[in-house]
Amino acid sequence: MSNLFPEFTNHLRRFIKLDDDELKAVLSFMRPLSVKKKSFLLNEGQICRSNFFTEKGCLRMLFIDAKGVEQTTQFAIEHWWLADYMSFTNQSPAQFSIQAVEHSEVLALDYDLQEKLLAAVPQMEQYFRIVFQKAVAASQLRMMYTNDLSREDMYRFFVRSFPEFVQRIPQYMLASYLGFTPEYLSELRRKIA
Amino acid sequence: MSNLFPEFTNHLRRFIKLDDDELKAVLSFMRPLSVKKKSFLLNEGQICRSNFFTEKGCLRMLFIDAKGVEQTTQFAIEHWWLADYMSFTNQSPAQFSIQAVEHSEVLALDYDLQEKLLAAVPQMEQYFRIVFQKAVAASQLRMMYTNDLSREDMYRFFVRSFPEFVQRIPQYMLASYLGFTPEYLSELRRKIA
DNA sequence: CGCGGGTTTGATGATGCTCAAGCCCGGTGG
DNA sequence: CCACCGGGCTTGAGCATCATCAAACCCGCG
Repeated sequence: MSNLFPEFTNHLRRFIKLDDDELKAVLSFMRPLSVKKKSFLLNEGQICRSNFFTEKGCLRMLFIDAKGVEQTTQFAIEHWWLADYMSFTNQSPAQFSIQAVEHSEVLALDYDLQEKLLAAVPQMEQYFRIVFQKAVAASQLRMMYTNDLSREDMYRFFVRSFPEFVQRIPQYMLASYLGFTPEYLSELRRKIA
Repeated sequence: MSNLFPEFTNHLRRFIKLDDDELKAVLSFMRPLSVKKKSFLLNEGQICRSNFFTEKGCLRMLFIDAKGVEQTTQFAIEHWWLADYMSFTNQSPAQFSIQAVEHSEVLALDYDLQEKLLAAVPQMEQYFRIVFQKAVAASQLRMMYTNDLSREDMYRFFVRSFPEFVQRIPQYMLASYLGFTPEYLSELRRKIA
């Protein structure tokens, strides 16, 4: 059981206590997906029907800005959850798309199964409370960094914080995540090297 | 009971079912505070010991940037929760301060009481899960707006979205919340009027 | 009445964007 | 196996946006 989806199982057990039956029950609600590089799990305009857990690989959330340019707002690597939570919560059309950055193994928790899961295994209410609380904490910090640091310092900071991850993604995704153009990122790289 | 803290009571009942005894139990964990304009509920460097619910008035979260300038990252008006969630979750020193923008009535839920509350009234686990899920949804949207809109459009958008709220706060707070200088905000106002 | 925090004004200049062109490299089809 | 194609990265010139700094002003509060 525990080696079926090791990242997810570990993540669960990091935050809540579950016996083997409960774990088995939880996993029975999760829908495993193999998604290949560049394929989409959600398209803008659709309803976000699932909350996605990245077991392996990397997802990103993006939208098309007023000028028609892709803007990446989040990445989800191993053991992160990702969804357009406005769309997911209200089952309304999504403003974002979700795409696999690389080949990924994902666990999808569908909206209409979530309430059954929460009823079947009440600890999951606590699990998600903790997951979301941490997500809010992270977004508060991110907000601080984006206000405090210049574009150049943002880049330096990101590279120092996630040196291995920078290798995994194309520059244009990182540029839009950090809030600037690929041209400017290219200029920064030259300047720094 | 229900008219003691009407905003909080309504908010609870909007998301979970509680009978009168449970409501009473919940309220017994909340510490009411009357805070006057400009006083601080949390100072950078301290540990954030409480999660704050705004019953009446307005709080803001802020930090001092590298140049020594105050930057506002969030407001919490009636029926919003606010805390430095990194500090609160880990009981580690806060990066942010929290200040009353105007005279406010606040309910504080202390860190060490929260677990007792969650044990006493398990529905509260669900309540906070929903509250945090909505907070994540809001921050995803905010991220989209800040990437998509120019500073000028940000300002227009904010004023159109919260016309009454703009009246309640000084310009310099709004400027830093929107990510620009008071001087530039002043210029924008003149230009638009 | 005077003080001081907050807002306005304007000049100057840096940061980072736009646009256009060229280049590099990996994948695909002939 | 090679040639080509195209996506992504680089380069550079010109420019817009918005910050900085300094000064004056306004007005609410003590």
